[in-house]
Amino acid sequence: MVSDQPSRDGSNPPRLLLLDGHSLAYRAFFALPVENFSTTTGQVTNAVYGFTSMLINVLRDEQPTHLGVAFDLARKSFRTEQYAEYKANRSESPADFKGQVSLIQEILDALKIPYVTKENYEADDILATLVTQAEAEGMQVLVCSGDRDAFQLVTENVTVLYPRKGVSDLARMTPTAVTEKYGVSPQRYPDLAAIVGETSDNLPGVPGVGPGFASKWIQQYGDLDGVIQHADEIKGKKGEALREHLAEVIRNRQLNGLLRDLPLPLSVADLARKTWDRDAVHQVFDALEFRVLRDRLYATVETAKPEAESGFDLEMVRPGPGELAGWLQTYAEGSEPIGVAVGGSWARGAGEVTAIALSTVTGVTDGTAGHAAWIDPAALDLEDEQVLASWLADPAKPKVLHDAKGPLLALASRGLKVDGIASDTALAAYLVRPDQRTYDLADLVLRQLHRELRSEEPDDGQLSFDDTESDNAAEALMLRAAATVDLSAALRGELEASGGTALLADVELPLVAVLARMEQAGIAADSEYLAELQSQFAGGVKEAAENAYGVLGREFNLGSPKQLQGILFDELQLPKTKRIKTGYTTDADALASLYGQTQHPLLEHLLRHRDVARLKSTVDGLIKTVSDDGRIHTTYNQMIAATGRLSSTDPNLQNIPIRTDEGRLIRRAFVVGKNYETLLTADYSQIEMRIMAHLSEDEALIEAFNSGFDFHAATAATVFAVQPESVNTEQRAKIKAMNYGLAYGLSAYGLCQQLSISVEEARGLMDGYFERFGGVRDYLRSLVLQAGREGYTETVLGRRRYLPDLTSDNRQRREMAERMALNAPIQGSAADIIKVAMLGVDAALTTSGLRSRLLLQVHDELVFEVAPGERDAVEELARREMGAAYQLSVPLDVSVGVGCDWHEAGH
DNA sequence: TTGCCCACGTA
DNA sequence: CGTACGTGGGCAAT
Repeated sequence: MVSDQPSRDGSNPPRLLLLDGHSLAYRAFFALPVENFSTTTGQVTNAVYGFTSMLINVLRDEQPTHLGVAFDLARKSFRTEQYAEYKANRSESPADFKGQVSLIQEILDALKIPYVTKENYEADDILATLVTQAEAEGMQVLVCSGDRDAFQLVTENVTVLYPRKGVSDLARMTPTAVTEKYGVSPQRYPDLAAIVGETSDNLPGVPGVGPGFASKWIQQYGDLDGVIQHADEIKGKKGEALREHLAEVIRNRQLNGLLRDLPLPLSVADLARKTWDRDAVHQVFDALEFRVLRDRLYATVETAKPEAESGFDLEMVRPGPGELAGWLQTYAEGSEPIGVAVGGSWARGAGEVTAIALSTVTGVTDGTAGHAAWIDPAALDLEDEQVLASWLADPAKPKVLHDAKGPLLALASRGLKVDGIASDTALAAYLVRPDQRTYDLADLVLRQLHRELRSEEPDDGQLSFDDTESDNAAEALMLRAAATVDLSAALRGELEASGGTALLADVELPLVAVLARMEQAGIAADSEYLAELQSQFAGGVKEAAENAYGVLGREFNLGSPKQLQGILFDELQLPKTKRIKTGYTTDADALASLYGQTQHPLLEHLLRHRDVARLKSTVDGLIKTVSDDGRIHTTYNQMIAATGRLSSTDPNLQNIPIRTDEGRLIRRAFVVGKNYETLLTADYSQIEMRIMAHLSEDEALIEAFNSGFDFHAATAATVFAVQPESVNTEQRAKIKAMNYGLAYGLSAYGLCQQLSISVEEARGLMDGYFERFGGVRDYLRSLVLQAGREGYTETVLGRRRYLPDLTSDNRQRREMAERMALNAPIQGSAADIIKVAMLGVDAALTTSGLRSRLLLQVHDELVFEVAPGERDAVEELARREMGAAYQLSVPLDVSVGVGCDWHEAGH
């Protein structure tokens, strides 16, 4: 029973740690914001998180040999029977808190930590009983509780850990600490509490008497009995109050004394620490999505050796010269996919490879061992290199990689091409759960396979490398290969169940290679021009700053919203703007509105400074990312946006300014490269509204697209019941805002804000719109309803987004989820369509033997670099492939522009 | 050094 | 009190 407890000797007495589960969970619940702690299924976990975090910290710091948790069973106890008002002031615990206690108990079960409850008694009484037993047995005891009543348990051998604030700051209440803080010994603490009262327990004390006087009296007369006997001697108002409230004081003392002799179903010996159930720990931490916490748990309190079963059963080899072909023949010739892991680095469209590991599937199906090989591509002889290259490039040899784009770039640096990628486990995981933050392999393996991906010291000498370090690295890489192929098998079913199999095979997977080539290509930058822009904007920043300082009469940090708030709202007493967490907003809208109200000259300079500083920072960023080849190679992330869009980083080329003339100048820095003739941009016009027309089947909207008129004017004409030619600019602007807002779940309030009109007018506008486009209203309504029913939304290609918050009790969260449900199918379908178009365009460029290439994607726009003489062919091809990417009930209009830089090529 | 908040650019 | 992103500066905690 106690065999697992750490060894100890006489000088090191056993240490018992006891926790008050309810009080700690409750503290955590209020210390951690609910909105930051909930799972994708909508379960709130802040109290569970806080409790577990405290538990881990205490385990780490105190290394107890024995461990237990006590919980209250219900609100009623023998104390409520004695005094009905006891704790009666406590409001019903919040809905989000309920249920978290049982989750904590699940964690405790997994960790094999016993917990105790007892009908009619409080957790404190259980703790007091266990403390009494443990002390009698000569143990050192720690009690972690958020309830001050526990202080009465403190002795030389018993310390209370009391959370001061948050979940990481615990006060160590020793006899000295209690005496210092309250002026009485721990045994006398309940006497003091009885006089002072305890608001949280609804036990009023003597009015006007605080801990200071109470402790003075107790010191003077020894204890509470002494105080009561000498109550007559105490002078003044406070003495009078004491005499008047003696009955309450006596009652308080009866209630706050903890019981130390409850019969309990277990004894201290049963609290000896046990080895936890690793599988159960993984399961419960996975379900709660506690990734970091799990790492902390293992990092800080892992004592038992990892179990052999937790790893991978893998026979690992490093084929010598001439042996690679044989290994491949034996293990990698069939139709079973091989896991491929690549060691090396990659970024900005390039990379290098230091190692390649291949692995068969391990015992997922039949419990047999897997086989893995490790290859140093730089050390291969010519023949092995050939063997490897042709195996990698063979479309008939199925491979599985995890996040293949980087590895593809790395392998390309050695001239290695990869074909036959049957799956990418990161992409598969993304399609299954598109709103995860990361798709780390180790994390997915833990979640899906309940195995740990980490390299252990080789203990059986299967490998004989020169040094341990490279041994470990090689082994780790082979484990990754094995884990990848095992994981893909595990994800296959989930993907199929969520309808993503075709989306992966037909869209996301083939897109990886296209994106890799786009990153490789990059886009040429005019560095000299960028430098000119930089100094031009720098001058603008300086000027605006000096003007601002001139108005104010001193310098300050224009980039600090905090300082700006002080100046605008305190110093200059300008009208308050919209509230934000840290005070009042100073964003551009607010500054412009303030300027409209006050004409204060400082505001002009602030706005100008913001504008030009932003432009400068964009240019600064671009200059930093120009590669040696004079081109900017962005990185596309295929697994970030929950809607299915791509994102672009380092640098982000999807947010280069276009709205203002000055901003548009930056686009002139993106130029056609050497040996190419021109840039060509092709973009979908109003693709989201076309998708809306298609999905809603609203005839009026479909007609607006088929009318041949400008779309916004055509819809405005319908709403205002005029001829399209006679729609005025104001009408068009209003309907344009409406059209754009629709797919975002726009409210009347939002519309009025944007158009600077009254809420009533905005409401009227929306009503008028939906009257004419009833199909749109019905469609949007049905979207939310269906998403609520099914739990997810779906795009035209079946890409799902799960929205558990649609059923949240929290209005703000629920309404947010509703807007996401409106937007996800629209934005996501547009993403689907342009991805298909990219594949079509890429294939067409290849098959027609053109040298022109795809460089950039900006959500509804593609940027090409056109080789000499191919301009017309590329335009024709882009129009054709983009237009045919998906059959909507309205045409997919594509507009094309050509020019030597991105600005000119725009239209 | 890290992580959060604000502000702001795009579709 | 309109969706989806990425970046950079300030600032407080570390």
